Amino acid sequence: MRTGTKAVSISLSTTDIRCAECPIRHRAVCSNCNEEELQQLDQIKYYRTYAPGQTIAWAGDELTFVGSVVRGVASLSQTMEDGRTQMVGLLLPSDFVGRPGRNSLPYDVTAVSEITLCCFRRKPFEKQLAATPHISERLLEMTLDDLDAAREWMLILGRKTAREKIASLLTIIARREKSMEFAAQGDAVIIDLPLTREAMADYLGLTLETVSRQISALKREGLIQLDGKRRIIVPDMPALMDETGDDMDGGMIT
Amino acid sequence: MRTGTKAVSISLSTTDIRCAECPIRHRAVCSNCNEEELQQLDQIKYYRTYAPGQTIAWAGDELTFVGSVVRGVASLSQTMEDGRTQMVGLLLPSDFVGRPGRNSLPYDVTAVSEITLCCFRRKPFEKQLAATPHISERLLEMTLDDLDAAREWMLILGRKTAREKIASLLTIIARREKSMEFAAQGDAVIIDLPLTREAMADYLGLTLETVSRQISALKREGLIQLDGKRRIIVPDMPALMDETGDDMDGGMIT
DNA sequence: CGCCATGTTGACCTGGATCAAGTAAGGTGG
DNA sequence: CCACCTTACTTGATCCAGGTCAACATGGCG
Repeated sequence: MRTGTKAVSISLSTTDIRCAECPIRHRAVCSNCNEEELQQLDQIKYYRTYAPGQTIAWAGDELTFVGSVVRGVASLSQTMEDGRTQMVGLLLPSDFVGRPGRNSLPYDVTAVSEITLCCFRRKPFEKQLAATPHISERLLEMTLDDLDAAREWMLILGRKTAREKIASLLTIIARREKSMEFAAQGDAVIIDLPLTREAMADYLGLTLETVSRQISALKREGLIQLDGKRRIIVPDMPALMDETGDDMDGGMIT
Repeated sequence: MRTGTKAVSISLSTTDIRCAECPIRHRAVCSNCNEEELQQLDQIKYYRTYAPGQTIAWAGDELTFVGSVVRGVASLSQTMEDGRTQMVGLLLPSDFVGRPGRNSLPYDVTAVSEITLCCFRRKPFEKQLAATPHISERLLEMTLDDLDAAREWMLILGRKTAREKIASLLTIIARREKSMEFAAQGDAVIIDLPLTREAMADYLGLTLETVSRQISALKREGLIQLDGKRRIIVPDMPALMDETGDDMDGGMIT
């Protein structure tokens, strides 16, 4: 299954960005850091950019850095010998990549779109982590959020129908892209899907044909409109959310 | 769906256990603590015991404590309005319950067997957490492990066949129960299943009938033997692991 | 003993997988 | 500017793993 990605291993060292001007400054693992702590991180950070489809790290291989997604989308996925693959994480800007304390990951990390990471060599980062509660507290919080997201995803994988899965995915992407601004009900929401049909299938535990058919069905019923292949317009977000199978009330996060 | 559990709300204050004699002392969230730190925890800890089937916390309801499983098994699960439920966590001794920084959980916590928790009221625990890197480091490590486990589980839910799911579950339980002592190949492994067929189905995203049929099939083929309903004997663990669909090589954790 | 919870097994059905043709939109080179 | 690929996507026909519905077995336990 390790095929297809013939892209040359680009890793452009992007023009350095000063932390203060960083677009993910307020959400990433460094978001609680003060000026002094940021300067320390600044000294060990560097940027890497990957082309779409390029592999950032193979499962089990050594990963010498950890870091944050600055721009673009990446996926974490697991593949069985016979090629069945399941996406287990979708990394959007500000998400953290890598595991302090381990020098490898048990899943493949792949660039979905062109992506830029703010990287730290693992050892120096671990040292900084141990010395800076602002970082470790934030990392714990982010990891707990990832765990909650993984568990919501488990319900989708284990118990939802194909249609509910698609509606759930669109809802999740919309929520993350728009940071939950669709409180303005009645307004159409535009989702720029960062995923191919195949990637959506790997996310949802479906085949790409089923994804395509369900999207067609939602379109036929007027719940969504397509603008090109990848842009989806949701005229009535609550109506789409009704199709996810979730109850809209319980589980208030306080 | 919130039916069935008519058990009276038992919460026996167990005879206090001194931390030094605690059976989960070396694996729980407190495992890195020194004597002094343990004494501080000792002052805010208390024990609670729940009967099998009893609900420890409902999704979305306030949960005033966090804690460790000392003895017994509990589950985390999510239920849809129409009753479909998916287990999203299985808590065995030493596992941590609850989420610092939030006063509710987005899933139900239910005692599977009789279970004893070592509880801390949330606020004092958070204070201790902030003051004690030994605790927060361990909690981060445990949360990262939970996240890896959740992601392995996602592959099971999304891509594995019913037979592979059952084999995976048995392998996971065996691994956790026996703490990986089955290196002694050729020896039979005895698994005392803490789960009913229905709970196994909720774990694996199957129906209980399918679970029952697959277990019968594995028995018929000699891969497992049953001793009563809940005790499973695996004469040849590697043979069972072959049925999980996992490759036995890659993903070495280093 | 009879009850109720748990588990097994059978017969049938169906949602989504599989297999197989298409279509549509870039991209490239002549 | 067009002919030709290639990659992404759509749609149809058929199949089958696992769900559903239903009957029955087993085994604690009052």
